[in-house]
Amino acid sequence: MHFENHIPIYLQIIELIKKQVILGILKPGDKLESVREFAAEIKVNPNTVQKAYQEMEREGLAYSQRGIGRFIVEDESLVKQLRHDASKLIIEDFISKMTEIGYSNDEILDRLKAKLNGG
Amino acid sequence: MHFENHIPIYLQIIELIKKQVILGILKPGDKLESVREFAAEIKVNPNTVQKAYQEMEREGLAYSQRGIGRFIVEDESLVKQLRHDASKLIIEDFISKMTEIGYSNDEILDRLKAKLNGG
Amino acid sequence: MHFENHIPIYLQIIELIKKQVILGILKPGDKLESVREFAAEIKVNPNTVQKAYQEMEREGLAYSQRGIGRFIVEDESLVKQLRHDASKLIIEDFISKMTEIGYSNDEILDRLKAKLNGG
Amino acid sequence: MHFENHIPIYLQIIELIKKQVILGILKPGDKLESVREFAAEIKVNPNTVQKAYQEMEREGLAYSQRGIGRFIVEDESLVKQLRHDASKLIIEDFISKMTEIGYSNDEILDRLKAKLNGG
DNA sequence: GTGGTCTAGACCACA
DNA sequence: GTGGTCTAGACCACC
Repeated sequence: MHFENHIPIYLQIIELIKKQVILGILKPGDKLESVREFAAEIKVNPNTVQKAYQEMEREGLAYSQRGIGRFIVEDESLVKQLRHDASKLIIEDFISKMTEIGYSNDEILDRLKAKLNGG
Repeated sequence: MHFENHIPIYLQIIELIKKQVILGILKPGDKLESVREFAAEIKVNPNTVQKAYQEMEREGLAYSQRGIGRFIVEDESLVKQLRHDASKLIIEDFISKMTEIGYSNDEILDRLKAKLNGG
Repeated sequence: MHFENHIPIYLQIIELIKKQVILGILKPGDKLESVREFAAEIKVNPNTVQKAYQEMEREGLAYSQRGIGRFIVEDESLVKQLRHDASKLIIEDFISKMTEIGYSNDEILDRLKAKLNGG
Repeated sequence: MHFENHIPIYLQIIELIKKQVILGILKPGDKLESVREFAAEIKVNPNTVQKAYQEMEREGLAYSQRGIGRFIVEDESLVKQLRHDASKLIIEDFISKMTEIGYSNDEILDRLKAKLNGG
């Protein structure tokens, strides 16, 4: 796996897993790969995966059962929630950044349409 | 000046100045505030401003004249260039993030329109 | 290590490392000494080494991995490239300087031969 | 006039004048342009020209007569001397730099010949 | 342990 | 006055 240099790897791991939940690759209640397994697979230090998993627990996205493993929380509304939270942040961030460099709402929409229709 | 906590101050300074150029507050050829002046004004260490300025030089946005000061490069196309580069990055980032969490082009546009028309 | 007085130490560090890469003492992919280690070894401030290393990163000669270390880029053509770039600059600089003080191509060659053969 | 950024302007001025002497544009005994005239011509601060002239006096290359002006020293061997000194430094610098990056004497000669014959 | 950032303070050459 | 460099020392996040 390829990591962006300026963002902590453990955060990138969390984002990766969140996306998999949003896209249905991982479902509520599913077991996560073990720290060692996953670390080996994506070639990072196990401590880094450990930190990512712990952070996910802290956020209420996962929980651990001793001796058995870690699981995505069994909250069926989780997917919707994640998707909604993520998209809201992304959209707000987008608008504020464009506004800061002087784009009006109409220009933002125009630029986006142009980009979506053809590159 | 108020700084975001997790982004290096020198990067925030660069962004601030780029925005000022884009918005026409600073024009090509204009003299930048001296390192010491600017540092005092925004209450950071002069070295931090120095680092920001030097990074801007490396990016080709400014140049220094010893004993005289630092200047925005005298490239009249600079403003357009900066605005275009910035908006391109922002838009591409936006689309790729939305796509990664499963939004279609139409959904992206719909969500954006909704947000722009009233929140 | 001995430093020329009028050239910034951090630039001399960069030149030193480039030469080591060119001469094969450092190979692509090799780990650089840590900032602190190297600083202690050559008796300069760690910040000075840091600055040299960061400049090498900007030039695409090295990259850093947080918490792990810094490495020469894993580009096998790097050595050739560095050697070629360096020699090209040196030769062009030499010829232009000699030409500027009125030496013809033949005279340049004669003077060089004389110097190489003994004096 | 265009100045290299990393070399002090006053040194570049000295080099310029030395070259003019070597090339016979300025002859021993010739009057130098006044500080103000020259400064205006090459668009630098008069102080900078002043410093260049003073340094040339210190080196024994020029002398001043109060109220009259500054002159290149009337030493007929000066031209030869300057040319010889300059070329010696340039050649030694060239050889040592090429040797440091692993070029043998033969390779140095080959590269130079290649460059002089067409490249 | 590693690199990254920041502060404080100093000295220098240059204009 | 200006920018450029360097030191000393500190704190942080990351691995």
